[in-house]
Amino acid sequence: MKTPTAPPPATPPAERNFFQDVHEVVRLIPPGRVSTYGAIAHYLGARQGSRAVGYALNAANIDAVTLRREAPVPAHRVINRLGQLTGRHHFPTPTAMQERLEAEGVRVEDDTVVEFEKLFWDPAKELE
DNA sequence: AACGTGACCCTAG
DNA sequence: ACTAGGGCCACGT
Repeated sequence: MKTPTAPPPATPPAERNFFQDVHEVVRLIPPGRVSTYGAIAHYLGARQGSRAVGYALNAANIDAVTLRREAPVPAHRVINRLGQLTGRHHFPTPTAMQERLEAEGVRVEDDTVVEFEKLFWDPAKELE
């Protein structure tokens, strides 16, 4: 008995797919509203995982294009906490994000959502 | 397997 | 008030 016992609790407590969960929440964002990476991350229980949210959205966009999913993720409604369209460069065209937002009635000036705080859609408060 | 990168956010000095 | 640094999550090489 060299090793008396070594039961490694190799059991991931929560194996929920993070980026898929992100897609779910982002899809719930109604048109004309915007949310933030931090809010979504916080709602998912990982307020420090904001970066992963952006990564998930990037994957979502690629998925939507590659797999042509029926329910594409409206990534254009997700911005940073400052209301800036930080991810505009990752869209097909640099202005696609702004165009889509304006098409929904969201005014964008200088790559920043106007009255972003009023249009802010917090899943933790809307969905609760 | 380890390092580095990225559509971020928060805390400290 | 501003600047600097660290931290967490996931993925690619």
